[in-house]
Amino acid sequence: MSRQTIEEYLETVKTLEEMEGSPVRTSSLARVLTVSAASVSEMLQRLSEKGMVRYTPYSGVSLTEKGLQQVLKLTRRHRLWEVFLNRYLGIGWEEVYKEACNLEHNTSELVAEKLAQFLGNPTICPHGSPIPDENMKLPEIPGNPLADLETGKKVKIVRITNEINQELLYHLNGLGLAPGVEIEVIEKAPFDGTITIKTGDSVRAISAEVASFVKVEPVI
Amino acid sequence: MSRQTIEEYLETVKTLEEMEGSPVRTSSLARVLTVSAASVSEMLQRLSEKGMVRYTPYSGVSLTEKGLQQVLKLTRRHRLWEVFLNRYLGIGWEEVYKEACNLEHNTSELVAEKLAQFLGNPTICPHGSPIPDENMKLPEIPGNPLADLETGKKVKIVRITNEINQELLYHLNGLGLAPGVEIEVIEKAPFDGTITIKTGDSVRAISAEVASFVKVEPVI
DNA sequence: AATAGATATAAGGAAAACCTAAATAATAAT
DNA sequence: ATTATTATTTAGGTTTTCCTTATATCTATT
Repeated sequence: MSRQTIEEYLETVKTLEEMEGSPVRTSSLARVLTVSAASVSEMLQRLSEKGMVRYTPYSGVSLTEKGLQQVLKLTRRHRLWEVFLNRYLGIGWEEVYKEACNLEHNTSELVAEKLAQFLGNPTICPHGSPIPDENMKLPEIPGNPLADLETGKKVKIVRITNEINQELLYHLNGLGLAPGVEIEVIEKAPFDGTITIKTGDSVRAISAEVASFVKVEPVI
Repeated sequence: MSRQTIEEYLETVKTLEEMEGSPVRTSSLARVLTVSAASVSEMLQRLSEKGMVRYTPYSGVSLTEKGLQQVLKLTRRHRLWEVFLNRYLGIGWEEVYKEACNLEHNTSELVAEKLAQFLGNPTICPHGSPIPDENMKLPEIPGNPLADLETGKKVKIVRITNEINQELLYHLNGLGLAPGVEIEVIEKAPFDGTITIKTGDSVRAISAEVASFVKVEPVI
């Protein structure tokens, strides 16, 4: 299996561990990677032989320390490129994900560390997600889900937690909702959880599902 | 065949067309790519079907317009990254080639053009080689081979024409010879063409072969 | 304990990229 | 002009990667 493919499987395992809990099911991986469950099953055995994952047939898979380190290394490269693409090349925060995906697999240790230095060792990417440091430690990023907020609160968006879903990012960006933007919660519908918010002088509504991906912090 | 591999074949065809003339022989490609002649022969047929090269069995291969455009696009990306790596990340001119190779195949149109803009649309890479513009036109770069020079001339190094050979670049860099450096030709040995040059206050000798890769321009 | 749904295994296929050995064409030498 | 040499192609095959379908097996739920 090619390096690129291994890396994509590992990254997807990590993402799903965070989203759906560990261990990750074969079917989840098959769905996200759009391959058959049989392919996933086969690949997991190979990744297990390489010591990248702990794989228990019929139960699920989780990253080993070795696999985690590998993913963190890739995450670091990915998010450093995102910072560069956004800050220096002016590519929108809602567009940098895909571009960074292309670059991350072909970035050497030397380039990664020089890039980090050039960027001033940033701790968050344009989506507000933490960037592992050179020792692969993830910095703590404060913030709570917008969906959990009480009405009347003034907050600042600090992170969009689903950077893979470009549709979602375009939707949010179209509403003027991006990391750094200050908003106020006007109303929370009791039944479906739809949230009405004010940003600047315009009032907008977003679904509970979308709101669950938006993390905010109180404004003092 | 993978995109990466196609691209490497095409780039090698272009390089050899420049170094050894067109059409390029199967054996030259086999030597440079370190694969068997049979593999090259097979691949050339496939590239020919794709319209990237003109291939005449037993005679040789040359790039079509389509193939040339493809190579120029890659060259542009490659050299833009070299400028970035050298100028902003501080990676030595003698080291950027390999790193840029990794990145060039995974760079989108968007990133390439934004990068060019960010860098101020540079016309030469850190080796002094021309960078195709957004219309894939190569700028004219002045300069003559150091080997052709008369003694006593003061010149400036403008280009090292063999950026692939890292040994060569390290050798030159170790001698203090790099693009931009001013030198004076002290002596040319009549028999083997060895050239003695002065750079700053140190005197160095280089072989005719090495000198053939160094292009210089008169200093007024 | 039966059954539905999830998962694994078996068997195999397509594509890319390469190889060796044999055949053939082109070129150089006599 | 014929022969010898070298370059190149063709034929036949291998390996690797990643995927598939069909079938068997497991797990959880009723």
